[in-house]
Amino acid sequence: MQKELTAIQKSILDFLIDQIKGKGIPPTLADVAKHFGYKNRATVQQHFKAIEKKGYIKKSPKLSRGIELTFEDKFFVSRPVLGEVAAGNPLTIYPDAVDTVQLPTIAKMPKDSFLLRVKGDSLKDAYIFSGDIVIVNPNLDPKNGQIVVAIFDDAAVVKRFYKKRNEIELVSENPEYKPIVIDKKYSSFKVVGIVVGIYRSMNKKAG
Amino acid sequence: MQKELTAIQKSILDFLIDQIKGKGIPPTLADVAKHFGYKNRATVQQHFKAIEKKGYIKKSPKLSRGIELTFEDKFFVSRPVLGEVAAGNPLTIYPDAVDTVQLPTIAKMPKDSFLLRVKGDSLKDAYIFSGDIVIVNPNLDPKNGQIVVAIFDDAAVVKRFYKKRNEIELVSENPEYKPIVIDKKYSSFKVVGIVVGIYRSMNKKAG
DNA sequence: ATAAATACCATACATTTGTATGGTAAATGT
DNA sequence: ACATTTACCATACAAATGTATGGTATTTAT
Repeated sequence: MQKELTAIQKSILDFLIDQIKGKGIPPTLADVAKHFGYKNRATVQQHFKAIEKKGYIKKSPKLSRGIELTFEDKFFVSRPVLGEVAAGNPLTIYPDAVDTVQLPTIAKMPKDSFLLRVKGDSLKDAYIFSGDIVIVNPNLDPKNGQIVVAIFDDAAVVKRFYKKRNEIELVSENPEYKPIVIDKKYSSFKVVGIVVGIYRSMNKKAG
Repeated sequence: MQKELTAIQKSILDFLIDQIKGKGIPPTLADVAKHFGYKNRATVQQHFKAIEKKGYIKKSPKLSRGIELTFEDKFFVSRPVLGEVAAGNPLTIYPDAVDTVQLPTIAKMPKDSFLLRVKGDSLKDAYIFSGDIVIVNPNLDPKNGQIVVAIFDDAAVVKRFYKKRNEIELVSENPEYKPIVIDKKYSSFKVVGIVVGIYRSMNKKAG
């Protein structure tokens, strides 16, 4: 369907994505020209035309910054989903798997919150299912019973958090999965954040 | 910290949020003026100045559409919940907004959609539970198997929709509730909209 | 009672912005 | 080999845009 972009067109599209996702507003022709060192807006103008022709963006004529990403709608829109996280067995977070958009690692993200897509069904009884998007706030201290995202050994899980004397227990609601017990001294373990909400799109399942 | 906005300033800020979150790009002065019926961009200009002074937005001088929201984490938008709707037995929709929720912006609520809070557990098997917020789009035609909000006799339900010869069947996933069968000629029945997504806050339950 | 803030209007102006047109050179396709 | 696409340049222009300034009337503080 969609033709391949040339390397330069790709880099311009990447810049567009970066600006729209990161800065919040699309750049002007002049912005792009400046960024790539073009002495002329017309150059950018023609690149836009080419990229639009290949179906990657949509321009609103005469409208300043009137650039929309067309492929974006297939995914979850305004914010990038950082990766997938297991509710059952641990699963590696792979940043680029979920969204075509850049690769923000957790470290790079804004302090506020980020999104992860849940895989696995160990939280079935907490009403969180595979495919759901969980909204994670990394700036809250976990309390017993809360659902948290935790990383250990470069894998991530979503489970209920219980702090005990010398250890931390991560419990699934699903009895098929046994609790994970972590000694407090175990250094490669870290609570990434607390799940503050979930979102589920109904688009795909219906039918 | 932040001074109170006047009613008009608030409505302008709401419009800004709506545009930025919904359309993706901030409006121009002219856009705002047009929307509010102002004959002049300068009016908007002064409102922006006032809103910025109170700390709710940040403007980039000389930059078209150079408006940033300074307050919230960008993941949530405040949206009114129009009422409660039964997933089990019918329940009245309240005319006024009963509540507001912080909706995650990934939900990308179309302008024409609205929110309802679900009561009852007849959709348990569709993973929709009492207390969940459903996002309803009234401008889509229901297809068989989709979850819809329907009104009949001034009450509303959330159920799966099946169209048959001369009747429409509204089915719960929960076998405790029997399907509702409506004759097509029955006039006081209407499909309000299609459930396009659900959102659930985890704040209350955790502890 | 007086000052300040609010909520509009109008006009004017320099920039910014998108667009159109024409040109050159290299790479690519057929 | 010839046409097309790609990748830049330059100039020109109308419309969009942000900003500045000045004015009027109402509401809200002090």
